[in-house]
Amino acid sequence: MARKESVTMQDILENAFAMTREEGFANVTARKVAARVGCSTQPIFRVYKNMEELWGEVYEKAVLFFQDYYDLFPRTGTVPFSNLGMAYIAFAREEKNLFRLLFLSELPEKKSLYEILNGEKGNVLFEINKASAMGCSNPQGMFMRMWLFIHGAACMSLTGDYDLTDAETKKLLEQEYANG
Amino acid sequence: MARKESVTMQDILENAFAMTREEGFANVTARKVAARVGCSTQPIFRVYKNMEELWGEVYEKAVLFFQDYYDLFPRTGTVPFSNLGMAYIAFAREEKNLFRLLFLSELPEKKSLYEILNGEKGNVLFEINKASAMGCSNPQGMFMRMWLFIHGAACMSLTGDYDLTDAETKKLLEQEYANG
DNA sequence: ATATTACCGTAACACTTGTTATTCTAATCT
DNA sequence: AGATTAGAATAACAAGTGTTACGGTAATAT
Repeated sequence: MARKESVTMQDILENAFAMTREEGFANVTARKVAARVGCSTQPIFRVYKNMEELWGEVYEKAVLFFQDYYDLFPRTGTVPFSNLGMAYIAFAREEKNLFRLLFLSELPEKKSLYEILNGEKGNVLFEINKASAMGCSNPQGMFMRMWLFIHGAACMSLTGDYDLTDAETKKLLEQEYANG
Repeated sequence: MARKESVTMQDILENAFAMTREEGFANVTARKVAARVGCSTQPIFRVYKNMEELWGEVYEKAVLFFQDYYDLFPRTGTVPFSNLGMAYIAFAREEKNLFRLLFLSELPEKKSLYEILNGEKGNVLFEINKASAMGCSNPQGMFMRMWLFIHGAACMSLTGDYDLTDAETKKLLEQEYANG
């Protein structure tokens, strides 16, 4: 009765996401995605109402990607917020295009930094509780202070103005926590 | 013998720069600049070889603008790096588009953060010397630590994730310096 | 086997970009 | 006043964008 689809939603979304990682969000155009998938632009508009819808999905996928990245990141930090910070800074270094999209873009659908960081699992709250349990008197304030520091290091690595290795990051964050 | 020019280089550059401030660097296109100046695109290409050349001039003007901004910023800070930091964070808050262009873009002609900050007058070195004179044992390390913090606050205000007033900034920077 | 019909490629539309060729305009020298 | 000529406006080209109309293709129900 009908023809079978040869280009799936997965094909499109995965390629669009890979292009975002490799070439940046701005390069995710209908024709470029189609070329990478190996089809015309038509299947894109069968699956998605328009490009904005696809872009939205790419953004959502990037959020999940970051959260998975954090889940899988080795937990070598010894002080509260250092695991979160090391992962975040490494993510900025290794996934510059995704970092820009998630944490520096101006999309209307953009989630807040806290929303992404804390996620489903309450990663931030977990660290705040840890700080509290370790005797930190103002864990929220500590998070804020640490996070300015962490975000600064991450954004600095984007432009190549300051690139930290994981080991340097670790040391710096532990010092910073101790100073608080 | 010849006709007098009615559209000057100044007209073009000033409008292109104002557009960068108000609407962002990406909106500086030949037609949009022309529309704002009130002429056709022709005079632009008489004055500038191509748009890249104009963009380069806009960038240079932005560098000078930031340095003037810092020169004129009230010096209310009490610890080394706090005047620089307060100005930088205020600049990010007040001039988001220029901040993005100067400190987060990926232009080939982009100057390093240090190059812009230190400038002709050696602003960074001046602060480092001040720290040294005030008994700081590792002023370079202190600068680096303070700057991660400052850059973090600035970049955070861009996305609206964390907006500091000048007074809050001042307090935070003084605490941060004391902690070092 | 054939009719049906969702899927996909081709091609086009309307718009934006940088850039350039052409034509008109106006200021100055004679 | 009229010729000269640089400046500017108009219009176009080529390339890129999102999106859509159309027509062929292929998989399935009959």
